[in-house]
Amino acid sequence: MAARLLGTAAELFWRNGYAATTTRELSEGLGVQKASLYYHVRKKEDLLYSICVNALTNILSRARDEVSQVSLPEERIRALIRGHLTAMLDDKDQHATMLTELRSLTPKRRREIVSLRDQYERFIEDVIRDAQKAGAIRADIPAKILKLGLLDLLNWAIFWFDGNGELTPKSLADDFTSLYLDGAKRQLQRR
Amino acid sequence: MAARLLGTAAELFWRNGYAATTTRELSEGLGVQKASLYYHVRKKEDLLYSICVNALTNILSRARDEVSQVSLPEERIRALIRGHLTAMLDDKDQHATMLTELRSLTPKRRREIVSLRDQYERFIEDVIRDAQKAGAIRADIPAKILKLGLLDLLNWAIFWFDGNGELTPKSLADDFTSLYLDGAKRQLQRR
DNA sequence: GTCTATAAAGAGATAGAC
DNA sequence: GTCTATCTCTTTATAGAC
Repeated sequence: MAARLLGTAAELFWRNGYAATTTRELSEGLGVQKASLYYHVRKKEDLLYSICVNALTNILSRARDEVSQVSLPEERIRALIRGHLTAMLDDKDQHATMLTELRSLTPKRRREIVSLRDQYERFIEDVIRDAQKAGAIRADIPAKILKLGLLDLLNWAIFWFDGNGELTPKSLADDFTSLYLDGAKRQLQRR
Repeated sequence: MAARLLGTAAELFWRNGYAATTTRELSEGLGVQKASLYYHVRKKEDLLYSICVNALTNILSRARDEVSQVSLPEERIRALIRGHLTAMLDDKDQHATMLTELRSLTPKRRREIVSLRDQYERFIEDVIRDAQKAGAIRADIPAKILKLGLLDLLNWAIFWFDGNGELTPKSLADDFTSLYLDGAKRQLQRR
């Protein structure tokens, strides 16, 4: 399916919501007639499904790739945050749509996407658990909560991050890495 | 407007999305006829608007209330996290709807709600900035980023927190407070 | 305050020509 | 691969009785 079609769909789905986006708006955005869409796609929902698959396979491979290049447990978490944030913010529309519109998929497809998402979350939790075992990450909070807290911190940024501002995905990754690992409290000697 | 009407609307809006929720489903959920809704409300969007006002005034007063009861800067941040999470998770449907469906409001009303939200965010940023000035919170990351990071951490929990699980809003608040203030890294001596 | 009935508009999707 | 034309269904909202 044409990348432009998915890109335009994601843009509209993210701006106006999947259900509120009409095939008319979509075709206008693409500069074609409504009916032409149905040569590429059988149903409007196919677009949402493809966007979700795209976003998740993309972020998973990007995170895996970054993490695999370093071996120290703490460095692997830094790489994970960098990979997640840059993948997500470089393609905001598709990731935001995936993150917020899952409920609009048919049950079968929703289960499929949730299972992809679970796979990604297991990967993150494993990286954190390994770091706990190595003594680099605190063990008094369960790995599951540490993973959820990390994803909370990173994912919600999609709601306010403005690609045109001064803040870049990389500088945000630096700040959030430091915040996540060291905390917000003032420390006498920062490691 | 009847609280039951808003509660049912929020439940459906959060489960299926505002645009995807029909007045038919809403009336079925309430056990009345579709037309009866329009005695209480002029447009479907009125429901969304009321839900957003409710949620924001509620969380702002709850957070203000908690924070005002303590004076140590660090304690005020702990109170803020507790107040935010308990207010949000005790009324998940309305808060989740407010957090995710702003774009479905008319421009005028959206601006109004965003301004309410800005008011709340300024309050949080002030609490953090005061703590920075008092030397309790690190100053090498701008208060604005510390605020955004905190809201990211707390708000996204609405997507996965399950009120029927073993985790309570209070225990989650404890874990997230510790994570936010002290960080995920293992520390030799925890303060 | 709720009902039955219906208006009026907009939605997703298809048929068939080019 | 895109077009014009159209079908069919669902949507929000209103009129007016009780």
